[in-house]
Amino acid sequence: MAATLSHQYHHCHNSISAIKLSEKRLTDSKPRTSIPIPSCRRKPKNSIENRRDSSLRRAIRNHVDSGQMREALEIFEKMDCSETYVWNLMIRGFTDNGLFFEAINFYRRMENQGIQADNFTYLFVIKACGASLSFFEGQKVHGKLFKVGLNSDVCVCNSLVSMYGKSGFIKLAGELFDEMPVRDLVSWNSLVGAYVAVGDGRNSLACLLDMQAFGMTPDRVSMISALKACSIECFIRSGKEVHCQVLKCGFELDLMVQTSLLDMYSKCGRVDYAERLFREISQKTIVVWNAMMGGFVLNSQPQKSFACLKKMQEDDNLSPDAISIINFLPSCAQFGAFLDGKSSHGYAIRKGFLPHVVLETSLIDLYGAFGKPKLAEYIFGQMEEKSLVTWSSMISAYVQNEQNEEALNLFLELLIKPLQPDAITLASVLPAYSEVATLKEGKQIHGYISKSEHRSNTYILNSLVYMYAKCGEPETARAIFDRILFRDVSSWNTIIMAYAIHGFGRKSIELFSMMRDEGIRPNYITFVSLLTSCSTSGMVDEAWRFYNSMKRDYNIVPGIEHYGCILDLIGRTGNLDRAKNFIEEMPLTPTGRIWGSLLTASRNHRNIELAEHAAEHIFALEHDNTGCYVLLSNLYAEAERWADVERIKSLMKQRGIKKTVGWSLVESTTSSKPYKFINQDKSHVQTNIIYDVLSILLRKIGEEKSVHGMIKLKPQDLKNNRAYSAENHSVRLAICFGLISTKVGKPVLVRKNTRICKDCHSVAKKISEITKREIVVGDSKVFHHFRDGNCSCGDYW
DNA sequence: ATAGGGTTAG
Repeated sequence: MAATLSHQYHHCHNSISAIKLSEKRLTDSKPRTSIPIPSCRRKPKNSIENRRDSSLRRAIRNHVDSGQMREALEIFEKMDCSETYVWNLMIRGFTDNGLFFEAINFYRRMENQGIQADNFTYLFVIKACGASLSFFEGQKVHGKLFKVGLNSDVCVCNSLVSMYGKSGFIKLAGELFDEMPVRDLVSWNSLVGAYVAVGDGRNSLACLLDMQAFGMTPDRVSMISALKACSIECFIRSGKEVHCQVLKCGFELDLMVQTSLLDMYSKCGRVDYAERLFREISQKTIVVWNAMMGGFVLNSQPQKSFACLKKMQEDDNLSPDAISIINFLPSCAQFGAFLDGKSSHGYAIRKGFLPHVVLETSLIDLYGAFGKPKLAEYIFGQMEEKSLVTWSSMISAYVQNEQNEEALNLFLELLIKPLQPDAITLASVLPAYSEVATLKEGKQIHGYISKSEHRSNTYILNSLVYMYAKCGEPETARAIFDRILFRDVSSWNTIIMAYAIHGFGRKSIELFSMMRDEGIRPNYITFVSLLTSCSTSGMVDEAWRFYNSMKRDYNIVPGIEHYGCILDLIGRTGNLDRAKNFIEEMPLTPTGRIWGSLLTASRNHRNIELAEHAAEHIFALEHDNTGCYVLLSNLYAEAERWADVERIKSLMKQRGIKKTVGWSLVESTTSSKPYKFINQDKSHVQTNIIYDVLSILLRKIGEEKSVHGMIKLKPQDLKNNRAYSAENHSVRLAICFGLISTKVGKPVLVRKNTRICKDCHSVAKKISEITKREIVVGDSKVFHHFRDGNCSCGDYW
């Protein structure tokens, strides 16, 4: 706002030329095909040469106007021309046809050859600079203008304002505008557009008001920019005001204005208004169809988007272009129509739309959403040109498909590229850090964010809070939470959840009351976090209290997640009948997660029959639920029902289900990357020492088994024992390595991708006792803080 | 003879 109001607006009364110009532009049809008049007789050229040149000029112009730049260039090179007009023609041609760098190069060549540039030359080249975001080149041209005395030309200045806006230098655009000796309507529109270009809809609209205060009447271009400003800010009220102005000025039949109105309404969430406008547009171009399709996608109406794609071909005989496909693809994901997505990809290939950065990026999104990270990766790998959005999309595709390490590696690769991660990139990668990073790596990304411009972005800080909790430092999570400038409801939900996963239930409840004291209204997620906390901390009474309160006091209907937490708690008490009844009486259809809760409870209370019942339900819903197979098979193993164990095993084999490889991560002293141990891991360079430490500790604890004993077992015993023996489980190896590679007094931090087993849990407790070290193990559900022989989870997890 | 600002895209 301040930037606009600071403008000095001198000479604004001088608007006669502006009115003329805007009137002229209202009938906006350029006589592009008019025959060029031969240039006035100049130098000693004979008439034959003159005639020849003029026909060549005409040929160039025809090629330029029909987009055949190669042909135009061919003629140009043959005629060896020193006429400014022809050079201008070429530069304009390149710019109009999207060949911005060629345009800039041509201008350079012109300079080198000493050919006089004029105001037209500068206009075209500045336009090319703006479109290609070549800020430095644009600034050089700007400097040159002073030398040649064109720095006050109103057209040139207008295009400079626009160029600075497009390159993101809004301050320069504003300053230039302020300093212009003469301003017309286009100058104002350029500034309005510049604000839109940097995503500042507020100032764009403020500028629109200012221009009217200075006696300028907005024209159709002003309206189009203003509507875009409204969509950026989701200002539907302003949008409607502009709509009224459109009607008052009689622009309602202007196709571009109509399209902009349609787009504004759908971006502001009123796709119904957009649809009504759409129906009234008589001349539906591909842009109109695309905008409508985009509106349906944005407002999650994939069916209608599908219908659009069909109808644009049937009704108007238009064939979808690259933008149509870009708009259409998300609706395939929304609709779960993988085949349609894939065939759109095929269509794009057949139509020759590829390579195309935006389209390819959309395809990465598509395949990411459909659980095909390999396909996304393929597209990413073969792309010639990648934008920051491309990288963010690929990172996000990995994260969505639980390929967190790939996401981290790709992010690190991005950091050494000239592209700077933006808020979206960071928001995409942070969940990957939460899942698989160690504290050291977490601190690195935190440091990076602190130094970036995103250091006070609430959304990102919320992710950081969660990340610290998941990396094992709830205190740091809290410290960051405390320093968030603008805490939203997610900030509170996150810190409550942070304490929940560490089993600090009291803390969660404390934060919940602080949240209420600050007048933040809890939402659905808040109660998921709270109930999770009650469940991990075993606070049964509190859980019921919150459960009742959410309906009564906040009018929030409990969802499946809430029922899951309550069920966990019932299961924990061991009242399995009650748990079973609870599921039956639930008003919602039980999900795999619900049956999983019953399965865990049955396992912990050794009720094989009920476990089988739960597992049956899980398999009916998710035949590929690996955890369910493993849990069931472990249950049988504990009961020494080896035949059943074998049955489950062959079932898994038959259905092509592979056991998730369990791993434990621990920071490494020798490398910046953490070390990932798997069960029976022997790959670490310090393997011998690690196993020696483990052996000594186990002997002290009294688990009198040799850790190298596995080798001595008979093959048959090995077969039965190996998978179920906890002796060399990854978590133990990680703890031992942690003990010898971290400073005494510091806790040993280990992260696991699966639940910790009972044996390892009790071993960890004892290790914490005899080594007098705090050991923190974050498994796939909760964190275990082992200290002095006890665990924070209270031996239930 | 050529102008400047403006519609759909991740």
